[in-house]
Amino acid sequence: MNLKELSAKLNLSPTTVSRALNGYPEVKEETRRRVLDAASRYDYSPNARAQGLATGRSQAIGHVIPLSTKHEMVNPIFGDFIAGAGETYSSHGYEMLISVVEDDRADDAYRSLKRRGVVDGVIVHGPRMEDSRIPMLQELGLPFVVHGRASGLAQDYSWLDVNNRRAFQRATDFLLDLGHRRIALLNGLETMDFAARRRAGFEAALTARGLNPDPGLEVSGEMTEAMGHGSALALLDRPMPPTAFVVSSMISAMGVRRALEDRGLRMGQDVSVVTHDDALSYFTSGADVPLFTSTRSSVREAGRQVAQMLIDRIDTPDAPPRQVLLEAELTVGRSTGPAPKQ
Amino acid sequence: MNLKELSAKLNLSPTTVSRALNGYPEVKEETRRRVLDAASRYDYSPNARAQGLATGRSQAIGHVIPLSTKHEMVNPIFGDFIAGAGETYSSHGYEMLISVVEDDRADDAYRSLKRRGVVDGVIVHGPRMEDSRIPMLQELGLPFVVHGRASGLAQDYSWLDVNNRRAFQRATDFLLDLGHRRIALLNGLETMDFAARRRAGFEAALTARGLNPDPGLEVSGEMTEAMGHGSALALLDRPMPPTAFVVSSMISAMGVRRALEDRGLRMGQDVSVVTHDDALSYFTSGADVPLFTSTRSSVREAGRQVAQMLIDRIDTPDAPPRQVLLEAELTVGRSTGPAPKQ
DNA sequence: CCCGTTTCCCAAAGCGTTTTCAATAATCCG
DNA sequence: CGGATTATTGAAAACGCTTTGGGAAACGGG
Repeated sequence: MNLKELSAKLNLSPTTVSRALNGYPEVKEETRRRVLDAASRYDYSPNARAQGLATGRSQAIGHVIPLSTKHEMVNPIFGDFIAGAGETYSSHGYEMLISVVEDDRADDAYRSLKRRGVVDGVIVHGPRMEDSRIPMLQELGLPFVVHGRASGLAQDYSWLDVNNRRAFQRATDFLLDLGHRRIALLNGLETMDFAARRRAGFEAALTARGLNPDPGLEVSGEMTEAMGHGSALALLDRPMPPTAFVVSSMISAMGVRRALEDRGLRMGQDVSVVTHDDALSYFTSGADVPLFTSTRSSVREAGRQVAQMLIDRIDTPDAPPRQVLLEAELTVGRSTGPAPKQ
Repeated sequence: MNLKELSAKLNLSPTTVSRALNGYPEVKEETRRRVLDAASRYDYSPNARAQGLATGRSQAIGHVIPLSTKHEMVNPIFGDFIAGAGETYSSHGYEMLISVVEDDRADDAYRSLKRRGVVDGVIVHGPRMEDSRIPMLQELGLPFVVHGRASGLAQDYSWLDVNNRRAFQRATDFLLDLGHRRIALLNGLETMDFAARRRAGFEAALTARGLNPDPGLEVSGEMTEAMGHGSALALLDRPMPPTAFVVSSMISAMGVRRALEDRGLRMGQDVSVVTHDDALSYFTSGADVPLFTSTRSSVREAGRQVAQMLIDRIDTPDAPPRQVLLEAELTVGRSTGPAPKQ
């Protein structure tokens, strides 16, 4: 069933039917009712491609995801973010389009989406410091919102980020208050902007207490379970091992925990661990005291909000860019305790 | 730059340019070269919507994902599956379209995708037993491939599944060989087809040795960390606690491990654990002996293959449906050992 | 009752491709 | 050399919608 057929059944012109369907005011209420009624009876929906061709819009939003495991997105937080964004999209009549590409082809992917008119806007994931995608998208004229943000860029653009710096500063402060002095940082890849900010927060907390950050206690890498395990083991085997860890992801924290077990150390007593927790729906452990003390921020909620920001941006392109900074909660679990006496 | 403009620059008709671009034989080699050359110089790509309208195809594949956490897809395996499928799509010129919907709206979502011509086919995730989506899609005439399969359906359709039954039978056999006799099963939601098959494999192994499956040792639910933890605690606190666990997901297995710790039991010595491992890229722990003994099967690879099957199906709709059954590997880790002496 | 407004509807022109049908130029074969 | 192919290109229709520019009927005020 297409528009022409439907309008034939109604003895109306396609024009009128289209207008009735799209809520234009110049059609009689009774006619509109008839049209709407027939549309649902004959199970008619406009063909999306034809509609898109006529309106110049695709009602779709793109997410470009680099293929490699290295990237922070093909990882647990992906599913939750997508779920959040998808909620917003579907309630606004947008489709979500995901483009998985070779790592070095991301720029081409954005260009291609724009050129072929496949999407009306994109969400930028995992921004790096001075991320070149931002000026590029601005030049392309493709509406976008960044999940996270990129330091060191002159331009003004829309983003939504967690206050990573403050979160890690608070986490570190918390450990310092418990008497810990040798605190290790297991950070994400520091080409990622969020990781750089986390480190800054970590070091700021130390410096504020007159402590010198020890580069030997700072590790950065992909946030896998193995990375947490390996790095923690190496650190624990040092002559002066850390008494506490600040860890950038739940998954790595599990690796740290395994390392502690390997060394016969009790988490929360011999060694404390604070981790960042993206509040993944399948990981939240119900009502009891959580295993890990963590800085917590819902990726799903971030997805919802970022999507909304982008839709607003597409609707009113001339509005100034918006920035949203979410604060993470610091939730106390069973993985932290006072520093052991020397 | 659109087709008309490009052809004007070349002093050719849009017809010829289109044909040159699409590799039709009736255009002179030299002309084709000129066209291709100009296209890349002026950075031209055909508008996807116009192309779609003209050809009647959208070059996109849909994935309908129910919103709720309950569903097995908004979970860690999602990201990996998507990455695998996305690889295949992008190398075949398809886009991936994800539709996140309220749980009870999934059927509408499929219908709508079809009606509006948004996608050329869909992948069905997380089939339940006698899943009604399968006959529905068949009736709709929307090409599809199921990741997993659905018992109890008469029709012939394409699917790719892991041999869940055999995997769990082998896992259970392995534990029986080690002398375990009280073995617990922590299964996924048994409305899910794969969970039913896993249970069947588990029970078959027991029965083959003349053991009666004890319903008190079989738990089914969402495969979260908390579920693993809670169920394991309850089982361990029974008068005759199990000496081994067969667990349906890595995440739940981590919960089991936490429960063992809570009770002061050593995993691999006091209690054995075998889990199913979807070989998620961020979880694989490098070269050392893995923590968990597991039945292992790569979700990413499944994604790649399912996508390919669907594309083939779209290209040749008249070919008979295909079924692929992948075998899981049984990989020995440090979570299993001989049953303790009574 | 007349004329300017509204109200309601329609024909037709796009949107940017592909594809059918036809035309011209080049080539072939006897 | 002439008719029949074959190679190469183009004009125009089609895909299914939205939107512009009218136009006719109904209305309202003087």
